[in-house]
Amino acid sequence: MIDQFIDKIKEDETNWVKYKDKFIQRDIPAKTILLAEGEGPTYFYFIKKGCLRMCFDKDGKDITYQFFFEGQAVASIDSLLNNNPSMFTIESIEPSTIISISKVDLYEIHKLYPELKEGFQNILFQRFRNYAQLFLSRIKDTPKERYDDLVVNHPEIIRRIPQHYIASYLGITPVSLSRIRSRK
Amino acid sequence: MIDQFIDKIKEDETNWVKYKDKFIQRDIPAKTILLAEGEGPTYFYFIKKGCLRMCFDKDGKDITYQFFFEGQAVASIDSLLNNNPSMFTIESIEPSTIISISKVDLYEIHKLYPELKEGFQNILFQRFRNYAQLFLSRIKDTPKERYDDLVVNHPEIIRRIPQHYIASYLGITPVSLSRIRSRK
DNA sequence: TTCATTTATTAACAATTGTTATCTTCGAGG
DNA sequence: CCTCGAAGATAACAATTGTTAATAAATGAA
Repeated sequence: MIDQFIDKIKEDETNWVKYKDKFIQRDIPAKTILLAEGEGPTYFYFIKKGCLRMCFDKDGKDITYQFFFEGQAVASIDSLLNNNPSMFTIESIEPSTIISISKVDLYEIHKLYPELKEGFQNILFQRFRNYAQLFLSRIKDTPKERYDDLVVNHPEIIRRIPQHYIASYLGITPVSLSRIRSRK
Repeated sequence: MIDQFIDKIKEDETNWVKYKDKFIQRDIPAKTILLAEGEGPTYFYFIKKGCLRMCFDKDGKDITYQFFFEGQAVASIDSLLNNNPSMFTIESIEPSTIISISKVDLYEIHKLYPELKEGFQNILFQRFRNYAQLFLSRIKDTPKERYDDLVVNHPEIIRRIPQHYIASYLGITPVSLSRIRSRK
């Protein structure tokens, strides 16, 4: 997605010269906080390599809301749309390569390329649809069923994400997840 | 929303003559199924009076996914967007007055009035945002907290909806909800 | 009104999860 | 290579929820 984005801009040499520096690529170690709860949001992130998680603090407990992997775009959507401080923290899990672009710059590019904006809104829409799916899963499935679903449909999460993050993502404690796994 | 819709069409006498019969208003008793799981979806529903619920069957158990009241538009969104059979049943809870319009007719009107289509897509977007909110609530709140939230922020649900529907909406059994209430 | 059905409460027991704590293992960094 | 901290497993007990069943209350229809 980000490549398609950049390719589009490269088509016009003038625009490319103007905007290429707006895309900041950097390598970060694991456990690096890109956006802290209560901040910004000022940036969009695209994951070149590695993975991130979105999380928040609930009564002193760290709760993971979502995972992101290579090729995905990450932003605190709700705060972005409403210009609120972010409800979430965005943090790296593995050492990762991240491309960031500021909200302002992204919007400028959207003005130049309305077709990119459309694709972008589509990402938002898909994201919300995904939330609806997850919501449904919370309603109809038990923690065990949700874990089994991850094993089948999202093995990369099982393989790459520390278990205590997965536990809070599933809505249970690490102890409970460990028990579910041993019960097989 | 539906009134605004109809008013718009009334502005043009020709269109009004053509489309007024497409809006079918009818009174239905409680527990009337408008759309059954696995069907359609062919229609959009607008609630003039009364309330509906969206539900589905999970291993023989009836689970309520969402409630709708006067003024709201109701449709099985996901099956609509993908032309799949509906995952949900739509059923009246109170005796209600419903205006329905077929998907085909609605899309025709959207072609005539793009501005109405935009408002319509906004409804979809808001709906998905609402799901994201509910998803978050499932992650961070206990059943008791979710119930207390309903009491404060959606008293109409507490007042008008039978308790066992609320229970499955909260993700618990009627017995458990009864206990939560008595624990106060 | 009366009767039948639905809805809500309560109880008893099983199953699951949360909480706290201990122990082991593994890996990163010195 | 070693040390220290993080991550996962396990245990013991408390709290919550699910399940089943019996009962009471409320609702609707004849």
